[in-house]
Amino acid sequence: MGEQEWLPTSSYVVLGLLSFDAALTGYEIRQLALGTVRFLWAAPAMSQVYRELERLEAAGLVEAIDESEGSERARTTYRLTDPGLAELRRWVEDSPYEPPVIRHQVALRLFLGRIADRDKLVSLLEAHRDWAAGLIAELDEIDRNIGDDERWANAGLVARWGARFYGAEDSSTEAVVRELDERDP
Amino acid sequence: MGEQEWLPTSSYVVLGLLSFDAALTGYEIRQLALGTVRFLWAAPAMSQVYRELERLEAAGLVEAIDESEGSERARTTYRLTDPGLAELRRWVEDSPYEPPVIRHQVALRLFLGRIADRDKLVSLLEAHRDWAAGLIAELDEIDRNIGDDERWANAGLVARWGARFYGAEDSSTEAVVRELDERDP
DNA sequence: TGTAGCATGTAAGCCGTTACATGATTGA
DNA sequence: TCAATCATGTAACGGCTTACATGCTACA
Repeated sequence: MGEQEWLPTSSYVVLGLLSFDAALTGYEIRQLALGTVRFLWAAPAMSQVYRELERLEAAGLVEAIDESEGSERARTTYRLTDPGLAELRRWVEDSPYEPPVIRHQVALRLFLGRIADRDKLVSLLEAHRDWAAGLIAELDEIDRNIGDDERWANAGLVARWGARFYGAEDSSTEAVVRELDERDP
Repeated sequence: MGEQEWLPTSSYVVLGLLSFDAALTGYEIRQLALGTVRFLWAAPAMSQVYRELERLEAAGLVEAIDESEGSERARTTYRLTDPGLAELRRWVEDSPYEPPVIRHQVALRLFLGRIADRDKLVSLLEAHRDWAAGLIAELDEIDRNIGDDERWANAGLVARWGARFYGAEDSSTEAVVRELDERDP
């Protein structure tokens, strides 16, 4: 058993977004990422998307189609090739489990908060709750918009997962505020 | 109002860990990070810790003390200076709110899972539940070990926050498995 | 005697970001 | 006509990781 080689995850993000549509420009991939993958991974920067597309094309995993008809503006769409789809499936099915990575600035500041003013911590936590509430609203709307579209069934699954995830974030934050209140009212 | 300048967050991780003890070596800082900050941020690599310490020392935020007595093995401890403590407090209290960043490989694979074998997805989700259960056990033990130590009071707060956070992760994952089962039993 | 842990670094490299730069198209 | 959006890139840099390298110390 030789060692399996895997591309960086960002490559699979791009590959994966292309699996939802026949052909997309780099710009459209980015837009799609902002509406979906953003909630569970990072939406790659524009320049990153173009770099991934270059790499994927060189590897034969995507195919570029020049759609700049005549002398109009440049427009290139990309579509998954058969090897590209196979590689995507291989990653989804067989890549080794990686636990989620979180960078939780609020929790970190709270952890170090012994040296800080209590009220400042509380308003930080409140800002965080507002943010979580906003995200949950977005996710609920996404879930509603998906409806019964088969192609996006798993996106609905993930949207509901996300709503639960950020809902827990909200109630945990509230619980922390309560604990702080009890400690020094 | 000029623009505030902030160090990268990893600097505050190191600074913050030093706020818990009088003086620590780079190695000890890393050990402490693995036992605490790991759950809410990344534990920086050893080499990263040393680089931060260099930078912080150059900025006068920490002070190095050579403890290699005689010709023994090299050992340098670091302690927070007064400006270092002030800068840490400034960050905890006044740095702009940053939402948490998650890189959730499992959710991403699920999102793209339309093209994948259902059973492979389910065993991925089960691996994830095992991982979450393990983390929760660790956090509970940390919380018990802290007890009433004033200095670690906020660490307890964060340990309980983490247990709730990863508990939600566990039940959300379970809910997704149930949804998958209902979809195609 | 040997191995695990303590302790400190250097080098190389990828990933991903921000900033910069350019220009077409569409609609108000 | 002007602004927002579409569309594509380049350059530079910072951050962080892995791999490499070294050697002491304590303990079994």
